[in-house]
Amino acid sequence: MSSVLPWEPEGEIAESKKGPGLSRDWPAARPNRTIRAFCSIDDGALPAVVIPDKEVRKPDEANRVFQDIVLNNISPCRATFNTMINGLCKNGYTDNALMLFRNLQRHGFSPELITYNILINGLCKSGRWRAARMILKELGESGHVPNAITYTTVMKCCFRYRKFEEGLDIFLDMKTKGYTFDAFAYCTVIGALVKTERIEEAYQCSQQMVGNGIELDLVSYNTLINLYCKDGKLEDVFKLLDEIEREGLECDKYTHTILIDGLCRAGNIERAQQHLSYMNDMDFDSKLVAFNCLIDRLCKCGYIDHAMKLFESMELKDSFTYASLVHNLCKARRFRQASKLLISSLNGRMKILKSAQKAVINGLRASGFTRDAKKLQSEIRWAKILR
DNA sequence: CTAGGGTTAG
Repeated sequence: MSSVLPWEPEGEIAESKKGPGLSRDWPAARPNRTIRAFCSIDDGALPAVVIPDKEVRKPDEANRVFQDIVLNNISPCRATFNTMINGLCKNGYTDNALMLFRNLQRHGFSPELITYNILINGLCKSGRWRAARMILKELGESGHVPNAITYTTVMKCCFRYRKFEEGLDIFLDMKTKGYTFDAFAYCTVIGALVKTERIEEAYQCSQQMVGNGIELDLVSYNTLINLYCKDGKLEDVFKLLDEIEREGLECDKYTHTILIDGLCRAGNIERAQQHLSYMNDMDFDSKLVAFNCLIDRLCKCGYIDHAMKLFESMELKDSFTYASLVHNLCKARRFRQASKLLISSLNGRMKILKSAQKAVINGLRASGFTRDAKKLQSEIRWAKILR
């Protein structure tokens, strides 16, 4: 098997990137203009994609503190840089994270493996596949040896961008090179196998995980429960739930959602609904995915009106909610209703799948609603401009 | 709390 990793040692490590004096850690003395320029970046220069959260996510404030550190000529340790880069990534400021990374490099900061891992993960999660690849390549040229975290991160990136075979190759590569597997790596792979409906392989993988004596945490249990659910083995699911209880672990929103989806898929909508109301003491945000599962399943079982009622009762909706309904309304040839929903989702600034847009427009046209089709198209165009 | 894993639409 040929190697799939772009960081494989290929001859010598590139010399071109190592200028004189660049091996020392930054900052040596006083930060120069470039660093100041970055640090004096004002709020207007930051992208307006702050992810709201109940946690204390305040990247602007972090940036101010960081400015203070640099401008007052306090030498921050490397962990501070990594923390900053990580914080920027986690809050949607990937571009700024990359800029900071470059600026620091320019000042002789030689990134650690952890810095690369942070950036690759951040870039990947924000949809910057090419940039992620670039950093990965640089990691390969840096002489650092990637660790299990790097591998898991890159695998996850591959799966995220539907490069399943590439991801699985990395998994095999990890084995060949003798990396120790932990629950992170196994769960990443099992999750991808389940998603691609390779249930047999997913079972093999989970047997390996259990056989290797890895202690299962809640995420591992959730992964396994999801596997059994997708395979329709609900009795095994309940066994696992008992086991979770015996271990003294507590189910979280993932567990409940996976279970609700499983019940739905098994055709037990009533029980799914019961379980959803059992989640009543959780906030709506935690129940959203479960609601979406139920809506989709209701539609697929032919209860579209019931699904619409549920939809109207929801205090929070996302693009999944809309996509499910729009697609299923199209399948039922209720194109005008689908169109109405699509427009309201555009007004709510939802991202709508191209496939859903097409389905509605084509459906309207095919059933003679040419004007409605045109109107919808112009709405979509406007939404794109206004976004 | 310096890095990686688990849920839904097509």
